[in-house]
Amino acid sequence: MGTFPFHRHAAMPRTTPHRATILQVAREAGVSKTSVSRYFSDERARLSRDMQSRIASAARRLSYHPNQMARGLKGGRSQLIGMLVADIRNPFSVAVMHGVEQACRERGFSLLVCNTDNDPAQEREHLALLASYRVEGLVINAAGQPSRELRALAAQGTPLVLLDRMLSDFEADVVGLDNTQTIDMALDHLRQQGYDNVLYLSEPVAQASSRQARLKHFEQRLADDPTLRGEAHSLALAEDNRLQDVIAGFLSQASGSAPAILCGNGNVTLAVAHALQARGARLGEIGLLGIDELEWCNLVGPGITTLAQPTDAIGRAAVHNLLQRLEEPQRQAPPKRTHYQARLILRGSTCRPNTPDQYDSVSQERP
Amino acid sequence: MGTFPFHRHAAMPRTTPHRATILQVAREAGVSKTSVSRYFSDERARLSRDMQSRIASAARRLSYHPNQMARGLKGGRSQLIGMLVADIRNPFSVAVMHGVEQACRERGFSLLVCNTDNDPAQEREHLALLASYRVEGLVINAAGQPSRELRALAAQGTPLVLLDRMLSDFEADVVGLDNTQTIDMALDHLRQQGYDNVLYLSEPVAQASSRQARLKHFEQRLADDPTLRGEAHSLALAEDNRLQDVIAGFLSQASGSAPAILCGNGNVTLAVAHALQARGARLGEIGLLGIDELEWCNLVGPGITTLAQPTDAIGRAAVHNLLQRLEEPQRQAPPKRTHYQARLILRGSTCRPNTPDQYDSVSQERP
DNA sequence: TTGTAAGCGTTATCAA
DNA sequence: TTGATAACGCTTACAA
Repeated sequence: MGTFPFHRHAAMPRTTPHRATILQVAREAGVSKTSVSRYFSDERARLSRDMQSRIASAARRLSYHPNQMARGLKGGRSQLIGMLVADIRNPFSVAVMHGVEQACRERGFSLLVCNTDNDPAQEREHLALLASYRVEGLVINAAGQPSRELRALAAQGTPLVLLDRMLSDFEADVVGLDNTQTIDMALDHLRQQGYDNVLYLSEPVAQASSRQARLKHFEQRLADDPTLRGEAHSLALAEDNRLQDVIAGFLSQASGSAPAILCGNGNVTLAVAHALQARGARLGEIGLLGIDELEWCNLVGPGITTLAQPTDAIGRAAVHNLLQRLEEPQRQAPPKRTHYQARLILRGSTCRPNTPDQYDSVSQERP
Repeated sequence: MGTFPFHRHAAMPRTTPHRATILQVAREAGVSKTSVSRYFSDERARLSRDMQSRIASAARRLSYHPNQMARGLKGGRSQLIGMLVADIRNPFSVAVMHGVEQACRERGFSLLVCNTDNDPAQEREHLALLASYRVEGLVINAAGQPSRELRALAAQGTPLVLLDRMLSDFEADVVGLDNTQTIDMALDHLRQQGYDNVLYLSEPVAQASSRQARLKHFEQRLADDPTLRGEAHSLALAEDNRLQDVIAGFLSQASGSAPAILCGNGNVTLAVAHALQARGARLGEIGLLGIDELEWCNLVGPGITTLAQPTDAIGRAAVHNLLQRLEEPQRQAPPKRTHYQARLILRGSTCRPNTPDQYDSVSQERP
């Protein structure tokens, strides 16, 4: 695929589905195109009763739907928001997407979703595509460096909102978690539960600013607090053995302490849960706290304590910011950071066995 | 929202992002619109070397992207496939969607995804929307009766593929699981493991043909095989107590037998896992087998045995069927049923404790 | 209140 | 191998 991947697919001869046009409706109703157009716009009120009903029934008879392509072409408004998702099979991404979609619909926009599977090439391809559909704004949850395509879009004035991660050397609104505070909540909770030796595990930090922020603040806390032991690792989850090794290494040095593992996101939590199960470890004895809530967290052992992100709010905020920029005459407002608080969901994995059973895994949970 | 929900959103005065048009590129390159158009179509080869490079660099300088809206308007080809998803937070739906999206991209189409949250009103609204974008085909995984909108789309000749469920009184291609065979696999496996008393649990059967088919075949098997005890229930999972009651009722009558629960889909598996945990039941002692594989299935107790659907293949097949119809001159080919086999993933939840431990929960698993 | 006509960015049909 | 021009279905001045 070349730089401009815009070849159409090899021509397919085919009969186009027959769809009524505004002209046909106009004829059927015995009125002008303009009136029909008005009927389907926000000027409907300016039509006479009679006209309205004639158009309505004609349109219904022909099951007419205004062609958004033509509308978008004429008015420059596609009514489309694009969303780039790094991994559509990640429950967190889907949950945010749900919020994005709802907000879009409420505001009269539709959502064009593209999944990049964390592949920069796909990301570029999709961005070109979204540009070609003239999306009016873009919600981006993507991997890697900002591509040429993304910069071009931004330069053209397409409003952009980044989810969860900033991009280096790239100005745009960002919506996500308050990473510093989240790490604080996590460590405060673990301390309070009696854990004094914490392993922080993250997916590769690379270009993902939120992962960087979490990792950095974790290390900061470690440095600031002499009574807290711990270490941090960032690793690719695909290398299964690596994770086992890291955990084994951590635990082997943990004698005499109360060890806990803090997972940087839902993927890590899943992988760590597998790893701990493979070791036959008992949750609680080894503390486990995951960032991101997952539907199965209270099914595993005594339940896994999590810090839930307000995914719906994040998605909605992204759209909100987008539309705000869209409405602004001057687009030059400085990039806006919207940060949300995580919510602690207490379960058994952060209850030390010898501690009085302060947190019952079921009753304390507020879903 | 009226019958024709096509009002545009209240006008927002705004500066449109500046995007280059074909005319600007033509001028910049000192050639005609037509040549530029050809460059970006499959006629590129017919342009001279010189012309090609001039257009390429002009386009790059202006970061030009052909306007799909205009293309779609002119040629009637939107290059868009629509997908209606009943519940986007359902991992099964997302997995299928992933396959759909990949197949679309490979064939040069983009995917417009609409989530209905199982709401018929939203379904109708989204269908109208998809129609207005002139999607060339529709992949539908939706609840309820075929709506007027859906019938209209079908009548206009838009190719449709139904996922997982047929719609009563509505002809269309269907892609999904071989429900009969899946139930057979499930029961054969449970029998073989020594379970002789099976509770089948399904979400409400209502309009979902696949749920009906599974339930019906389960009852058939029960009727055919006098050595097999069991019962079937279809219930809404939201009513949490109902599920507990059904399970309690089943187990209270199960003394002297080896009871197992068969879950009709992933949602049911999740709910049942919760319910069994709340009862303090031990998996395996009570057998548990779920249709649909979920990422957390081997984390719960001894692991939950599942029958995995080939989600990717299902998604791809849906697109394949769609495009096939699109290419056919005569669209009247009879509806096509594409059925896939489930794959059994053995884990501890279908290992009876007193049985020799034939299936080790980890090593038998092929992910 | 209604209608006429121009034009949005592209491709298709011709002609050169 | 190239280019001029007429659509595509719609909205939007501007007229009536």
